[in-house]
Amino acid sequence: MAPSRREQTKAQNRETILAAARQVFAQMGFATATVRDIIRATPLASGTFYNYFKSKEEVYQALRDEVALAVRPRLREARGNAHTAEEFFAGSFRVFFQFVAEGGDGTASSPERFRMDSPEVLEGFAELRQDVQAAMAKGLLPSSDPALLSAALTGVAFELADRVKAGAAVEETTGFAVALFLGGIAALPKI
Amino acid sequence: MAPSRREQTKAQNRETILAAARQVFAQMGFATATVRDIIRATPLASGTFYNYFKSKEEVYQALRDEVALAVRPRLREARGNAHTAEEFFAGSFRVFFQFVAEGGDGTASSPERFRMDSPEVLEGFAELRQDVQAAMAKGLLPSSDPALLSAALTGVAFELADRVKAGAAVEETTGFAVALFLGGIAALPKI
Amino acid sequence: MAPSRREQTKAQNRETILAAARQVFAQMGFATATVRDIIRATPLASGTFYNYFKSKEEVYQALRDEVALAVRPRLREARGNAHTAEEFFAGSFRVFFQFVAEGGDGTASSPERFRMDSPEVLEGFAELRQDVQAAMAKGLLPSSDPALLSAALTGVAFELADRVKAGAAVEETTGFAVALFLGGIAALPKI
Amino acid sequence: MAPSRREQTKAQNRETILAAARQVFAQMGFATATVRDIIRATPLASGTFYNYFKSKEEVYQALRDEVALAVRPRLREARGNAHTAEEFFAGSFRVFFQFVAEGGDGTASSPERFRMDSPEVLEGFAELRQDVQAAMAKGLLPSSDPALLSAALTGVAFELADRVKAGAAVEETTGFAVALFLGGIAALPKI
DNA sequence: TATGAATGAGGCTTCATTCAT
DNA sequence: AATGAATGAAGCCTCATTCAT
Repeated sequence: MAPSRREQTKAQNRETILAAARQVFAQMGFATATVRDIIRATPLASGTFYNYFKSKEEVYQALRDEVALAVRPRLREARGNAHTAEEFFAGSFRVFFQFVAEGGDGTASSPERFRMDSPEVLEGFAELRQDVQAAMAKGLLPSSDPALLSAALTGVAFELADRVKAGAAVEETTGFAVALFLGGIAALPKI
Repeated sequence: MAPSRREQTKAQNRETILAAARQVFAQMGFATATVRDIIRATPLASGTFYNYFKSKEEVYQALRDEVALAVRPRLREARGNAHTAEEFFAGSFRVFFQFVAEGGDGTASSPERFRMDSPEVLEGFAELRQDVQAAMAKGLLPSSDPALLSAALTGVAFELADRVKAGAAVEETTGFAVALFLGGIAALPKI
Repeated sequence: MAPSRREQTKAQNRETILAAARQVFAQMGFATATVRDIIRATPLASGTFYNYFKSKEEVYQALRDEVALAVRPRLREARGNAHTAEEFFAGSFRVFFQFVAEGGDGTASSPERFRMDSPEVLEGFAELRQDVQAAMAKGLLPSSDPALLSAALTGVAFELADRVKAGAAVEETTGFAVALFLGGIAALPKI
Repeated sequence: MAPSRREQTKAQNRETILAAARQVFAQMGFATATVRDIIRATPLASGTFYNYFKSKEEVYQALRDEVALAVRPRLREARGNAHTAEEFFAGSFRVFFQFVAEGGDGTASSPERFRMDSPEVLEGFAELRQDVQAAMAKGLLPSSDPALLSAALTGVAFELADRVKAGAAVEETTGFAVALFLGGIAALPKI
């Protein structure tokens, strides 16, 4: 049975609000943005917002869930399928850069990065670190401090992602990051 | 708590406010912190705040200026004095990690990173890129994309700085970062 | 909870809403209660409320009408049938206390008294005063200020009704009130 | 030292708000009245309200405190000084009726009675009952159910107070109430 | 008629900023 | 300058009521 007209409108409104929120958060940052800002970016009435979300936090959470759901599985898969160090790095960076190139993170022109302390993002970091450790255990990567290596990977990923958002080509940026880490890990202090 | 009002000269009030703001912003983040919070951490009255700063934004700006003024010259100097690639990287990372280890960035336990879009910080990035380009020109570093390399350096620096704030040793973290980049640049695509 | 929607006829919806309103007003008081609270205590939808009542005020009014309709005739009858002062007082108080003991006023555990300014309640007061005057004219009660006497009767009735709600026995409370007024009227200033 | 101009204004503002609240509560009742209503009855800005009171409840509390402080001690004194039943009743009713005649209860034309459940009012009831019990113990009043007698006194007092507000003379109303209770207590069931 | 989402006025409160002292 | 109360715009949210289905 097809969804009724009412249900469609309802689903559309949710999307309308999420889209507005994505835009507003990207432009003003989460802390600065207000629920009113989100509503104003919408043809809806103020009360309608609260039919869908209890608070600004809740929309934000929904957005983060969306992003996390969209990208984390793809990253895990790319790393899980890697048989060489090169595949390990290339898979991760390529997926991530493609994702932001498509605007999937919704932060197109944002002065803000993701909040690093949301459960979803933290979980993504933990996954990265686990995968790094597993790769070291398998001999895919030389043994070194996995916490520092994941941090470095993260830092480079986010920072180069900005270059990608600014127009850098995904493949070249990926190539750069992969080369940097392939060369780098050989030289890292062993443990 | 700031020293008693009695012993304050006018000039000291500015410092009192800045110190309070530094602490308050570090604890609550810029958007959440209120001018009242800052004043409350001060023996001064609310009106007095506006004798020294036009707005909350302005104190924040002043703090960022302070930080930038404190660290940027030291970074430039470290890089300027480098005669080898290792010195170039080591100098930069060590200075930066020491700075955050000392709490110089005022964000000790903050949920917030620096805003990356402030003129001072952007200027710091531009300096890094210039220095990278100069180092490439001098043959200190192999020629590759200086924008990407500076971005990668920045990303690693900020991300490892979090580890340092979390207690990682400055020297070891520096060693890790230096090894990573020394190894990495050799492998980077030439241009 | 009201009976399932299926078994409702249109005419029953009105009763369903009134019953829910009675309960909700008794629990939360008129001002605190919301239409949503009333609807929630019902299997109906919010819009349906407005098919039966124009506003929250209107349900309240309907409830007061109901109460007035339920108790006022019984009070009039009790007083009309009185052949002695004792019957006059006893009839009135007993009926009233029985009524509240049965929860007929719908304010079982309410922090609120009736609003004394509703037309129905005011009309009830007027009736009392007429009956008092008639009783004085008939020689059933000694002549004194009928306005003050009705006010005193009203005050005692409402206040002792609270004791009844709190568990006092109807007969004993009635006995107390009757004795008080029987003794009292003999001593009242004549007019 | 005389209060500074600033302090005077401050004290005046508090009074302004209290006066407005008194008026607004009297006109609309506590539950219906909003903080905005109070502010609108004032030349002050909305924020100013919150410099003086944390909430509507708090102003209301302040008003009740005022009333309770004004009348309860006078009532206790009147009853405490009584050497006869007549003095006991006369003192109480006269003080109370004078108080409302002067508008001291701030409810001039209110559709609302005092909230009977505020700590101050409840305490006032408890005092009445204690005094009634003490008077019975001293033989000033015949022994009967003190709870019912205090309730009856309360009911008559409030109800006749309405007549006083409506213009009835204090002395005559007092006379009426005193006669009613003097006559009544003689007839009450003994315990 | 019943439904329940949409509406938007309006409630409460905070806070950056001004201004009289 | 320093003070701190006053200001009022603006934030968040609730709720009576309407209206498309």
